Amino acid sequence: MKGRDVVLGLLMEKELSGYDIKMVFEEIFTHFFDGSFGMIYPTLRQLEKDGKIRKEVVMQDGKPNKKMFFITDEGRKEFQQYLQSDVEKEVLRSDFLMRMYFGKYSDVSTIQKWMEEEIKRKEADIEDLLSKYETWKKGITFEEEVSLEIGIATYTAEVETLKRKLTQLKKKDALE
Amino acid sequence: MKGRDVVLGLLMEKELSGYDIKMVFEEIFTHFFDGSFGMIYPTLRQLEKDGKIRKEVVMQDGKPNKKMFFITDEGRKEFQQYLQSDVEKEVLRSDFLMRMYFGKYSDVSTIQKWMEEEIKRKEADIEDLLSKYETWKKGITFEEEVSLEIGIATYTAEVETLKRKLTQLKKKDALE
DNA sequence: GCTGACATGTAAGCAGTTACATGATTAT
DNA sequence: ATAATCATGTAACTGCTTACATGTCAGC
Repeated sequence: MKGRDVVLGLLMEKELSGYDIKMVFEEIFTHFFDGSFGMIYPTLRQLEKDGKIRKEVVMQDGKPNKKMFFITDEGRKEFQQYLQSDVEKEVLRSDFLMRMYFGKYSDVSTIQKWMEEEIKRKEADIEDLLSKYETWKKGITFEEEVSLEIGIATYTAEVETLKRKLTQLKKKDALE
Repeated sequence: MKGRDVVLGLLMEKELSGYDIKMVFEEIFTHFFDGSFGMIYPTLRQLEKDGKIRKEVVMQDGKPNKKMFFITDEGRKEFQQYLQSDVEKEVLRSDFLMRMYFGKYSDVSTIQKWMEEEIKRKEADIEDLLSKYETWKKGITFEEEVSLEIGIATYTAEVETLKRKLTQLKKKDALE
C-alpha cells in the first residue's frame, strides 16, 4: 500500500482536491496511515500524467479556487489491482516501546514520566476514535466500523496494561 | 528514533557484529521496529567514522570471522542524548485497516478472508511474544516486561475484536 | 493590519529498502 | 554437491519528509 493507492481509493467515492485528501488523512486515517502535502500534490500530478485521474478547476466564493480530481476508468482499474495484491504486513515504529526496552539506561522517574505521557496520548486517541464513532454512527459501513473498533480496543488494552504496570512500578519504587 | 540510535543502544550492553544486530532486530524488536542489513552496515561504518564505536576483528572456528563493534564514550554520550530527546509519536502503517476502510469495494468473502488472515497473523505474534516471555522470564527487566506485555495485550484485543466482528459478518451474510 | 483557515506547489535531502554480489563453514 | 547458516557489504532507487515559497479570502 502506497500513498498512491490510498489517494486513488479516496477518489473512488467522489472527487476531491489535494487539500480535501489531506483533511481525510488527518481525520480518518490518523491511527494507521499518514501523508503530507509534499506527498499528495506530486502523487496527484503523476496520477494525472498517467491518465488515472482528471482535473477540473472549481471556482469558489468566499474561498480560493480549488482543483478537483476525478478518477478515470484506468484509475479504477489500478485501484482494483491494489485490492487484489497481497495484504502487506503492518509496520509499527514505536519510540516509546524502544525506550521501555532500553529502560535500564534511564531512571525510574523518567520511565514513569514516559509511561504517563503514553497513557495520556493513548487516552486522547481513544476519545478521538469514540467521538468519530458517535459522529458517523448512522452512515458507517461494517468495515469502517471494524477499523474504528480495532483502534479503540487496542488502545484501551495498551492503556490498561500501562496503568497496571505503572502501579507495580510505584509500589516497587516505594519499597526501595 | 533512528536506526543509528537503536544500534548504539544495543552496543551499550555489549559488543556485537552487524549480523548479531540483525538477529536482535528479528528476535526482540519485531513488533515495533525493523531494520535491514542495508541499513545496519552503512550505519556501523558511519558510527565508526564518527568515533562513536570501534571495531575489532574476531577469528572464529567453525564460522566465518566477524567484526565486533564496541561503543566508545563518545557513543555513550550520543545515546544518552537520544534518551533526553522527546519521545516520538508512534507510527503505524496498516494495509489491513486501510482495506477495511475501503471494504465497500470488495466482496464479503474477500473481507472475511482478510480478517481470518489477520487473526492468524496476530495469533502467531501472540504465541511468539508468549514464548519469549517464558524464555526470558528470569533475567527480564521491568521495562522489557512492559514492552512484551503491551504487545501481548494489544494483539489479544485486536484478535478478540476481529473474532467478534467476524461472527457478526457471518450472521449478517447468512441473513441476506 | 493581522491572524487563521483554505489552497497549491517545489526542491533538497533523508532514511531507509531492494537487489545484487561475495564468500566461509557445517551438515546432509 | 548442495542447502543452510553465518557473515559482510554496495549501489541504485524509492517513497517519502521537511522546509520553503506563494497566494486567497474572511473575520476581527
